[in-house]
Amino acid sequence: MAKGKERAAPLRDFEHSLPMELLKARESAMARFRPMLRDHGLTEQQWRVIRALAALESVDAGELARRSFLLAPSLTRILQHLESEKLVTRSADANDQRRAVFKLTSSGKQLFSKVAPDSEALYADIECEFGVHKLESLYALLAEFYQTLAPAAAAPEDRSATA
Amino acid sequence: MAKGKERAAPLRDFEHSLPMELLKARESAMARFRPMLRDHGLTEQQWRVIRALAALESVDAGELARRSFLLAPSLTRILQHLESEKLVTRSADANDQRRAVFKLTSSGKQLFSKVAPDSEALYADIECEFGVHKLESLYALLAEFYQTLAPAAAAPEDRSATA
DNA sequence: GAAGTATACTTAACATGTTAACTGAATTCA
DNA sequence: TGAATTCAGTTAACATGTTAAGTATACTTC
Repeated sequence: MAKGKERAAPLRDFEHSLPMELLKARESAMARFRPMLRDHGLTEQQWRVIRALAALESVDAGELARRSFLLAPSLTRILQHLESEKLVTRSADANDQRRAVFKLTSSGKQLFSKVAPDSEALYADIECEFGVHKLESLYALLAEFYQTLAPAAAAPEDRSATA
Repeated sequence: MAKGKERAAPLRDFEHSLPMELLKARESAMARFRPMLRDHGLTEQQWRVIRALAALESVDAGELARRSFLLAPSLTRILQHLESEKLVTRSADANDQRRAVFKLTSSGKQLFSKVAPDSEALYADIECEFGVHKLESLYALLAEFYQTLAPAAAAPEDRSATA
């Protein structure tokens, strides 16, 4: 709008890469969630873990990593932190001593139920400002995008139809 | 497609937040670029800086931060690293001693011209697999999204019409 | 049933993200 | 002009991202 003259199909003028556009979009959303989470003493990633735990009542680390989309080393550190805060408990899987099983403590559940409504409110704002319809289109395109790119170079997990 | 039964408008079942969907999309793309960049001895962020420098021939840190979408502390560290690798030179702005001005060295330019084609090739793959049309839709939606959300809680820079 | 392999994390090391405090140079204004 | 303020970058401290190596348990196979 400012410059008027945009090339017909720039798609990428070597400084607006797709990863960076995705990052900008993500950042514009996170700029709203971060202060709220910070008020609750949480980082974005810690909240992702708590949210996953709240939905499952007992999960091993691998499942947690998948659901919260965190790499194992990050998850290890985050769980250590959440344990030290008494928000999460760790126990060993009876059938497989390699697996660690995690649960939300009552403080953890309490924290979740305090943060969740704030999170919902911010989502509602976004839906309202951007429009539910466009938001759905965006969700759909994003899912299609990463499902398209996944087969060629995906995460080593969740590929079961490869053998 | 796999499960068949998807709710009509989930939009977010409390474990598929928009930031995470954006992250997944971004990650699916970066999973392709990262190995290539790694082969050239670069991280994604270092490449963003070099790309911005290659387009401008002489930039101060603030402009670099905006163009590469990096926070100042990250940029500081990255520039220190690139200087130590002799890929970038630093000099002081004559008119404003606060500003640092950066340029690509000849090695830096050389590296850029080696990486750029590899980057282009991967983009071409993505365009081909996902489809140019969908990719354009995605770009457009993303831009619309972050432009919509920006006014309410934007970066303190590049807002000039606020006064 | 012991060696070999795979699995589920954990550690380590380095790079970046995020926020806050800090330094020095320009600007404003009384 | 000199104190107060703003601005550009840097430093600091802690959390996470990324890759590689390590550890212990489970599984496989001969």
